[in-house]
Amino acid sequence: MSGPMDQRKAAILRAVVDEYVQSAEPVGSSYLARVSGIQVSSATIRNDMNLLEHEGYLTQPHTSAGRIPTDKGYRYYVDTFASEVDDSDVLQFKSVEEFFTKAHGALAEMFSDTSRLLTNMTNYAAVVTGPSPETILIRSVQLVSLDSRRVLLLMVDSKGAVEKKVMELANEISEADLEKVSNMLTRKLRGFPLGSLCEPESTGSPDLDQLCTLTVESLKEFQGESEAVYIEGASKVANAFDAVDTVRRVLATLEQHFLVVSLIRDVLSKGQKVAIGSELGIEPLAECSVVVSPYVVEGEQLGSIGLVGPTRMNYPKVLAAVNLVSTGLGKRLSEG
Amino acid sequence: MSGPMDQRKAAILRAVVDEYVQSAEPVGSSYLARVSGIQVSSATIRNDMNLLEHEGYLTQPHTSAGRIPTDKGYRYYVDTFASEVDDSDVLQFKSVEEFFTKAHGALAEMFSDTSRLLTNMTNYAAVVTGPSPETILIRSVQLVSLDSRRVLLLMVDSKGAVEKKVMELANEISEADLEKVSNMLTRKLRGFPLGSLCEPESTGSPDLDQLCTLTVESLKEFQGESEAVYIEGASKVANAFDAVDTVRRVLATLEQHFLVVSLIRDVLSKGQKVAIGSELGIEPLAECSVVVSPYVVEGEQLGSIGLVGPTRMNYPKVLAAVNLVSTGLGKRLSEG
DNA sequence: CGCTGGCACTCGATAGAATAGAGTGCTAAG
DNA sequence: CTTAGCACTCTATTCTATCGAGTGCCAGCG
Repeated sequence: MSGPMDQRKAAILRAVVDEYVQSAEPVGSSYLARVSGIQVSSATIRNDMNLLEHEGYLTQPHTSAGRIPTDKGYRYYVDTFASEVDDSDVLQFKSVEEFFTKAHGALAEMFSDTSRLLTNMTNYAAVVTGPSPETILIRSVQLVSLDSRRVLLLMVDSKGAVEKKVMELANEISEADLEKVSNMLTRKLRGFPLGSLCEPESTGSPDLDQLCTLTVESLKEFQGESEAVYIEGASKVANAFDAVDTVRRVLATLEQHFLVVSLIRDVLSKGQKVAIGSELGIEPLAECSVVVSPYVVEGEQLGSIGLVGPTRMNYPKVLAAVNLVSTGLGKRLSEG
Repeated sequence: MSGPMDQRKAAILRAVVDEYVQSAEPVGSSYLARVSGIQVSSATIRNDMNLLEHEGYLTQPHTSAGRIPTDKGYRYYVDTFASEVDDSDVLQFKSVEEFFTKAHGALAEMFSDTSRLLTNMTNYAAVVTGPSPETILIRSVQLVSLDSRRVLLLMVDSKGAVEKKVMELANEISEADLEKVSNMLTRKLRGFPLGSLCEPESTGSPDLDQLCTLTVESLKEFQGESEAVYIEGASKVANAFDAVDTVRRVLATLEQHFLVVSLIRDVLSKGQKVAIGSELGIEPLAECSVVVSPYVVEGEQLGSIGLVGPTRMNYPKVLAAVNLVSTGLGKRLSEG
């Protein structure tokens, strides 16, 4: 299938992608000969385009139309050209820095604001995933009495985020005992990740033991909840496609957060930053691409940010944006 | 403009709405004469339709097409007929009850699950707003030391919800002082709504005073954050319209949460449950209707639920669903 | 051997004309 | 007040013709 990719063919492929991304119209050979700066005749370009089509990089919507890139074509483009700098974003760099120096507030806000930043920068739908449960360490555990039978469990994690849950007790427990258990659990569990909590040893009192068990159970439940996803700019999907049906399918898929999360995880686990169309392996997203990047806090990959747009996407710009924002977010979170 | 609305004209208007809601096609007089059960000839229906058009209840997309309802037509329909029971939803009643007996977890989850329930029942986008700030009372205030200069503010409200915020301090403050301030503020502020917090009197120590002021400031900030909105089923908008442009406009508007919140508030403040098209006063939502209902907890209107769909909406069904879910949610929250 | 101009061919997109038929408004009669 | 009848309007559909962008291929040229 894949024949040799000489320099001119690569340049043509590149030009087709650039042009098609911008115009959404199939690109013809004579247009390229005029505009792209490739110094050969349209006939020569035609020949190469023909080869590129047979090699699977380009396709024709119908005979006697121009060419549009295939997923494979986009893939080659991304792998080959996207690393080259897109200096049109130098301007944005300032505003991103500014955003992160001004940003404050709870983690949740931070993430949703970041998501909004991304979607505004790129005009695609943005996804930010919170820290994955394995990386969250317990900092403190507190039990607050609400009324005789109900206790509020508060957990502060290593990032300063707070999780809470109301627990119903079988027996009444005194404030003093609550405090005792709070202190005990904080001492025992501080520094442990939510993922691997073991049962604390017995305290001697069955009532207190029961409370401890219940608390640890509840703490474990925080694991799921903390896997938060912040999706902003879903409406941008409606800009990207003109088939209302495609829009519906994509939006419905984005609403299934777990799908989006595992999608992003899959991409990252392959060491990729970009997944294109069919590579996503999700039928309703066949016309979409995803660009992701993890953010790193104190050397650890805490979570990730990403963009979902049409395969016909401005990859250099989007990659630049994602990289910029992920390092910004990482830095900002490292500061505390 | 509005001439007398005799019974037959009302029946015709009703039939037009019912038919158009279902088919999305303009409704003609002969079709109604055949199907609607109105026992007059098509010519008579035609005459009445003509009147209805001149009175502003119906309109024609073009001469020699059937009629479709105007916003005013929908309004009359809703005011006149929507109170009649829609027993097609008796079935759903069971599943709603079931939902609320099974539902548990934090408030936030409760709300977003409720939103999802609504969107699934109706196939329109659902909105659930959390308790409005005026109804939230402070139950307790706690300050937790994170490190020398940073303090975590935790507030538990009367519904057991917790808000948190990290505060940066100008000066170091001892754990003992933190505790003192925590206790003092809890004592002073317990039972007050977030909306109306006054400055506590001086403690004597400037450092502590500063901390108090900062804390009260931060508490006030919770007001905005607690006005949470849970919108689910945005993708359903893409089912409702076939102009991708309309979809885009509507989605973009839904993403501006504050707009949606104030929209719902406006509708409720007029004592309405339904707002139709132009009544919304929001240009991009000109083709949308909103159906809302407050939910009542212990005699108080805490927040509201609503649906956003096309004006061409199944009002009886949607009203039934909204009423059902809002009472269900109210009951569920009253239980604790 | 690779590039190019030339050319026949394909096929979607656009425009125009003709037709069908759904639906109307009006009128005159019951 | 209702209705049958009818002329009229206007969209949607179909068909045809035409246009032209773009292709593939070939023969010639450096």
